[in-house]
Amino acid sequence: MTASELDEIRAIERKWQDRWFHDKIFEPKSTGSKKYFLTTPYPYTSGPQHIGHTRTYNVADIHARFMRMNGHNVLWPMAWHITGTPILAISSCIERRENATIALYKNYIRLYEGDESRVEKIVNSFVDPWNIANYFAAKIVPDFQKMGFSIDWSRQFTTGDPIYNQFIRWQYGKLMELGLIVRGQHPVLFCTIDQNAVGEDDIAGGDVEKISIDDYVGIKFSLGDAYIVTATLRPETVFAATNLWVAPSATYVKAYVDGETWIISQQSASKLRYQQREVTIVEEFRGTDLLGAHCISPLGRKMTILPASFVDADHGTGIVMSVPAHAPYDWAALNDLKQQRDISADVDLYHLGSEVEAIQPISLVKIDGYGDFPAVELCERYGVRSQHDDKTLSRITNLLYREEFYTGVLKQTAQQFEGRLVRDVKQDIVEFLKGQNAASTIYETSAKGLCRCGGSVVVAIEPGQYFLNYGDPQWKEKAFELLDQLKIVPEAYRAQFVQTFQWLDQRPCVRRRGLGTQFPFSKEHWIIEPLSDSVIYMALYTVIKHLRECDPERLTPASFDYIFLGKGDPTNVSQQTGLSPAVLRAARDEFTYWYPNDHRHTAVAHISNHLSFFLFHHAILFPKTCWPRLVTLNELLIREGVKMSKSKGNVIPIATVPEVYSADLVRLSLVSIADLNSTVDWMEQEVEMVKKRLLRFWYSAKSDVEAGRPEYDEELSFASKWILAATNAMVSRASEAAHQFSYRKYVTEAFFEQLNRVEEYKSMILDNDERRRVLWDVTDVWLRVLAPVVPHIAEELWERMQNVGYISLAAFPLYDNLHAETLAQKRFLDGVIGDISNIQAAIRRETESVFIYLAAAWKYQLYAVAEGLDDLSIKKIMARAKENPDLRTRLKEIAQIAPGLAKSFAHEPASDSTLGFEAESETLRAAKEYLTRKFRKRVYICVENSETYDPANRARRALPAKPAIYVE
RNA sequence: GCGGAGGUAGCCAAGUGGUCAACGGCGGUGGGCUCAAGAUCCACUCUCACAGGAGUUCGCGGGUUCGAAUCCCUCCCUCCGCACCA
Repeated sequence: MTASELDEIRAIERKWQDRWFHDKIFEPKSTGSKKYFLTTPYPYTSGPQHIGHTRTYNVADIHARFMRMNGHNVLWPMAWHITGTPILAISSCIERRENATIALYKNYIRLYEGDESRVEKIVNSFVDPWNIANYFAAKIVPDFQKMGFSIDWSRQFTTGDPIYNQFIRWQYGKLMELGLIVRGQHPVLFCTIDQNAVGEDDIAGGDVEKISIDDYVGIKFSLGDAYIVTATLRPETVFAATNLWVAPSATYVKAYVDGETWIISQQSASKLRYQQREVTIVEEFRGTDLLGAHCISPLGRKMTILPASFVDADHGTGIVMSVPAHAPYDWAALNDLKQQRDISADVDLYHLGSEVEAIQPISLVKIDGYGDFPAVELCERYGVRSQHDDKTLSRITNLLYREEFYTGVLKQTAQQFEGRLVRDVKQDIVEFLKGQNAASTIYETSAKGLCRCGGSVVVAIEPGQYFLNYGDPQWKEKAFELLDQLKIVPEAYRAQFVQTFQWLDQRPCVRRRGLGTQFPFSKEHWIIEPLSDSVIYMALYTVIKHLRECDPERLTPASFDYIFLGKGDPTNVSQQTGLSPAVLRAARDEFTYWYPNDHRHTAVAHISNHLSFFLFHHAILFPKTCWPRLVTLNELLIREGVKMSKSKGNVIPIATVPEVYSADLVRLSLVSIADLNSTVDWMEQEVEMVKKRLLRFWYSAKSDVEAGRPEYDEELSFASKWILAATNAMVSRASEAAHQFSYRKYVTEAFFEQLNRVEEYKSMILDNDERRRVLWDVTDVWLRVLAPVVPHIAEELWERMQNVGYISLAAFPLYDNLHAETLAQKRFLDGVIGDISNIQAAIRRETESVFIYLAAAWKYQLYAVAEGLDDLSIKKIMARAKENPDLRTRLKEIAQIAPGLAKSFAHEPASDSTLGFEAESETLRAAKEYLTRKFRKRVYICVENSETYDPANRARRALPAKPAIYVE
């Protein structure tokens, strides 16, 4: 956008941002009756904020400003989230001099620093993760200021501050007392080099392809004195297994695993060590050495071990149970073998030929639309040629697995499990096999991954993991109670909360690594993880100013018990903690003033985690009076149809907004493009359109303001009465929209449509003094409605109108409902104008006069009569007409009008559609001059009667609210 | 599969029982302005009429109703969430 035309607006934005900041106008005092405590997520400080994040804050800011102008004492504070591993991961990438990361971060830093040597210096300082956290926390402040956000900056903290650590320890102490923290085993992703748990950010490409943990079932087949162990996600298929597959060229081992002898791949043996298993390798051999051996399945069936090249020794146990009827890979491999395909030179199969020939698929699962052997059908349908058709095979494997899991029913082959749904019976079969010591849980990653340090990512069992027990019935009950009284906008998202609340169960709450708060009940290194330390911090905002005066060491649980829960009294607590009673009392007072959190606004993506935890923790830790009142949500933002992401390089950092767009332009665009419950697609073309409108508004309003405010005492013309009435109605509709968080509607009403209306008014009005005076009054109201959305432009014009004080702090305009008649007159006039235009367009020839015929008096009488009827049948109308002396004589004409009348009154109440003869006549007379100018024709206003000039016999078409028209 | 959201003219998108042939925008066509382009303004943009009219439309198919884009049912399709990731 080459937008030098925006330069003036940009300068205005800087001016007002500086003034707001300098005068600290968004730092409320804790006094006054109508407090409004609004919170939004604290940003994670691993990089600059972009326009996607901004959507959420933008909605919050507009609402904060709206509430402020409506007399609320609004507090909207901000802090910084630094907990967790991402910042740590970036830091170690920079320490390792990884070029991609260094380049990315240099670009981030260049958003704020002009001097290349400084950029270099700063990026080098990032080897210390704290420098990353602090640098970006410091830069997001000016970023948000560049958007004009009305944030109270006096309450900042980070989640790594000693005060915060003490606060979180208090929280976890409470949870521990309540018995909501439990300990147990837990599988985690783990790096073999770092010897540590890894998160998404530690895995190379982890943000693109997510790696998860799968629970495989190891099924033991007897082979002499040992078990040959296959790993599968589908244990039920053991009933249809026909043989086993191994990778001939891979290395396998015989090993003692927890006291048993297992045959598994070498890689599997080393991975099992991470899963709390005792593994001692006895001997190593190649896959070929296993070929042709016969083992016994847990069901007592004898099976041959055969070669298959699709088998990956580094996945599961490196041994696969073959189920050709239901697993496409197995069928393809079996086929290859039968056709003597894909057999490497060192595999000698000639003596197995007859055994291979004899293997036939065994049917186990019945699904609709398939015969006995779905895998065979799918391989044929998709033209699978061999087990090397990896793409097709993995696709149809997924397809079939899903289908069989959710809808499949077991056949007789499954013996005692016959007739049951696969998804229901799966666990029972695992238990059944475990009962015979024929199965064992083995964890595996869903995909191969490398840690950024180069180590491979495996699954490890963490034996002493702490969990928050969201499954606790009492906790859940409380949480549901809170949810029941919580207001949610858009309300449609409530179901997702209910769903999340239902399935929330035990959740790990600490991790081995990361920045944050040390878990207080363990001497081991456990850090409370980011989603667990960010659920009640809203409370901290209210008291942070007082706590800063304290020695963090003294902020013991007893002090927080008093401040947040009112336990004890200041004197006592002061003696216990060494904090001054005055500070304690002040903190307690401020907390009770601001809490509860009246309104939390965030993105929909947070429902299933952060928001639910936020509600759970408030429900159990705080009394009902401190429970959150309202949660509002918005969907995400994409750009030109695609998701914004670092890797795609299509993010728009806020820092570039003042050069590329302008704050008010971005603010207006973000809300005008989509409602809260739909995705914003940031399209340059759309923004360009908004920009044009914004500039049109700016130039027009600026000149209206410059024109000044003349005294004007004359009777106002119809046009003026209308624009004042319409502006009043606009305020009412905008206000209603804001209360429903329909800010798209708000800007449609208050910006786009009002702009058109004002322009229309300018074309209607002639008298210069009247016009200037009315526009001045309209602008005064209009600016105050626009101020929440485009505050900078509004402030500037407000100042130019000689107002004292900030428009940001001015009162939202009042409105009334007294102008229905004027608005109805305008609708009537628009109808007439529409009709004239239609006719003129239809006849396509030059004309110089337009005749407008108001309906004859008796027609208005007829409408008045009809208005009184409940049942608008033609018959009824005719009957009434007969009773009326004035109408009785015109029954023939009435019979022609009646059907249309009945129809039109069925659409809307009669009183809305008819002004009456006097008002219509007055409206047309008042607008005559305007019509003349608009159509560049002579305009004659006539009444339907025998004397009037009516060469085309049009006048008889006239009806109330719809005059007849003739042009010539 | 479960839970949620949704399918509206060439595209994006508003509308959730009657003022709906359906707001708005983009794109397109014609015109004004201009030496010209850009910007801007006006008109048109489902089909047929060409004196304000008629017909057929809102994923498919049924139903309720005087009346359905809007309510109910069957089906088809798309997107989001389903956990330890902020």
